[in-house]
Amino acid sequence: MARTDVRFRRAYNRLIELCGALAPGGSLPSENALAAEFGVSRTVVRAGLKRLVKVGILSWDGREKTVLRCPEERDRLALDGSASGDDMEELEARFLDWVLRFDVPAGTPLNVAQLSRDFGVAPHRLQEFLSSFTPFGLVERRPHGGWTLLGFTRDFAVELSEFRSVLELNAVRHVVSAPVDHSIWRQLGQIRGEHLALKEQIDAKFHDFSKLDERFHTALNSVVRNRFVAEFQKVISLIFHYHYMWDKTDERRRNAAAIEEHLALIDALEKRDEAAAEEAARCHLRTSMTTLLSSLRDHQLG
Amino acid sequence: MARTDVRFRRAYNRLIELCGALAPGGSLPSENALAAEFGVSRTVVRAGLKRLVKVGILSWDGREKTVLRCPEERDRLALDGSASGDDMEELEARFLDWVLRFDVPAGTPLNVAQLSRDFGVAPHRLQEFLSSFTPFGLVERRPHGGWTLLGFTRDFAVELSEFRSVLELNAVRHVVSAPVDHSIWRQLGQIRGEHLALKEQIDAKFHDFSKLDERFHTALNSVVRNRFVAEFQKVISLIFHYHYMWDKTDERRRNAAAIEEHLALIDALEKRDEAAAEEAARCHLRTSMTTLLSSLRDHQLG
DNA sequence: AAACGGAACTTTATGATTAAAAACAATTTG
DNA sequence: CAAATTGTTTTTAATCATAAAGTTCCGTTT
Repeated sequence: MARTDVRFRRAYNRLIELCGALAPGGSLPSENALAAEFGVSRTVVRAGLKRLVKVGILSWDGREKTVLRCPEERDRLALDGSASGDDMEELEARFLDWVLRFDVPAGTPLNVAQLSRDFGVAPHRLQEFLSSFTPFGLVERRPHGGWTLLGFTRDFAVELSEFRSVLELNAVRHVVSAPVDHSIWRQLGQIRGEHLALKEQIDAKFHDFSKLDERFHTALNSVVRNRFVAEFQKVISLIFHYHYMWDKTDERRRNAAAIEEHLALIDALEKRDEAAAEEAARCHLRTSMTTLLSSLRDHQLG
Repeated sequence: MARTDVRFRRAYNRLIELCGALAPGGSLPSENALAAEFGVSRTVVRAGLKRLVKVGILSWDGREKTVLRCPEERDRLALDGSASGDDMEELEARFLDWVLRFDVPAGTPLNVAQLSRDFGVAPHRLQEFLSSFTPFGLVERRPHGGWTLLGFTRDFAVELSEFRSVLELNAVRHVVSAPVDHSIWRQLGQIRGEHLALKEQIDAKFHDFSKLDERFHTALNSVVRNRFVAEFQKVISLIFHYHYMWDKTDERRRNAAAIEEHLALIDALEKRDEAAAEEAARCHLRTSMTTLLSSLRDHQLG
């Protein structure tokens, strides 16, 4: 019925901390200073101070703000766990989890009211969230209201992989022609080292590959300084990341193979051999797509 | 305080028309048939029928729907002219117009309430609209609510052009290896003809080039069947299209040059000469970017 | 089997409500 | 007395509730 007071609560808790840091008898800085430090308006700060007075932590008269006692843990205001973080990200994670696991078949009509109940989010929040996904083709607005989940279909996976290939091959070409003092070379050196280390202990640590993979591809793409590339890179790594998390079949072998492919690509890049690098990249991307597709098939059959 | 009844009004007016077309005594088709024809749900049809009965145009009992009298013009319901079309597209156009003309400097904080007043749209609609633009990097959500217009800066133009090049060169490679019976070859033949025709009358009709240009690039990109490519293609052509509309400096010469570049590219494609096609495409894309940048500079200076 | 009647549920635009920001005025302090 | 700080009022905007419009589903009728 009105906006939430999380800002107030956060600010108040920071005030509590500040009072705790000061010995009783200490003085708080000016309202303006506090407001600036917390990144809120003076109104919020004043509301917080008022409350501190009310619970007897502070004596406040004009610009005299004296700490009376040390605040205790129970003086803090609870930020209800649900609204704790910026819950948009958590929502995104849960939604993707729901969609990408294929628990929902493609073409399912989504109903905002239902979902908003399931996810515990206000309907309009979900609406906005869905429309932010529209450009990636995961959902679609229906002519007469409502949404359809287009879903993570085979076609989607293929097209995503193809698009990824286009971007990544472009990145590879950029890397090959990067100057010797570009930071990418240092990064690649380090990443190569980590690949070799992981390869040594592949049986024990093959789970660590997913993160390394993401770092490797992010590094490559970072050479192409382009906001559109970066934007898509985010989506792509999100989706591939999710699949790595579930598809455990044959994981050790797959990761071992991918390490070799990465190393081959790094070698070719460091030799500035464009043809070889492109070939290595193509090879790796092909493998990646195959893996993605097979995990998709397994999941759909299961 | 509820959704508007424009749907009902439209449907009702169509019912009126239908009654007018029938002589008094005639019968209307079934509710389902009407609903299907109007593209609305049966509920709306029934509400409309109910009203027809109320004003004495129709007698309605079960499936007997008999026209009693000819409806007159004043029986029609008025649709406020403003909400006539699906205004989402118009909103998009107006927003882009506002942004791309640089009437607003980059980094301007956008406030939804203000904009929704300016554009005459409900706030939540605008919110949704803005979030649909987020992936294209024109606007950005600020951490504590609100939006920032990142704006159509020089960097944006450069990165957009680069991204366009990546996609378009990829498309060119696809076209070169398209089978002879692919529809692209017929399209290219036709487009070549139109280029030649336009070239003949360049002095009189150089304005027509913009549309032809868009068709040409759309045709090329359509060979790459990929939803992500298609999505970006839409944005790209939107933005380039807008700039074509304003930047009238030297338009005739620019368009004449672009026609030559297009023809060169088409020739190379039809010869299946990948190297030549790529070179021609690169050349054209370079020109395109230069044009975009110079129009941007002119605009910012002026 | 096709069409109707009605109820249950969704979507969606607006309003109410309140948090937060901003603007303004008064006061203190160095 | 100028700058900074505080006190007060006004404005803005985020959120939920609400109510109307519209859709869908299911049983009934023809």
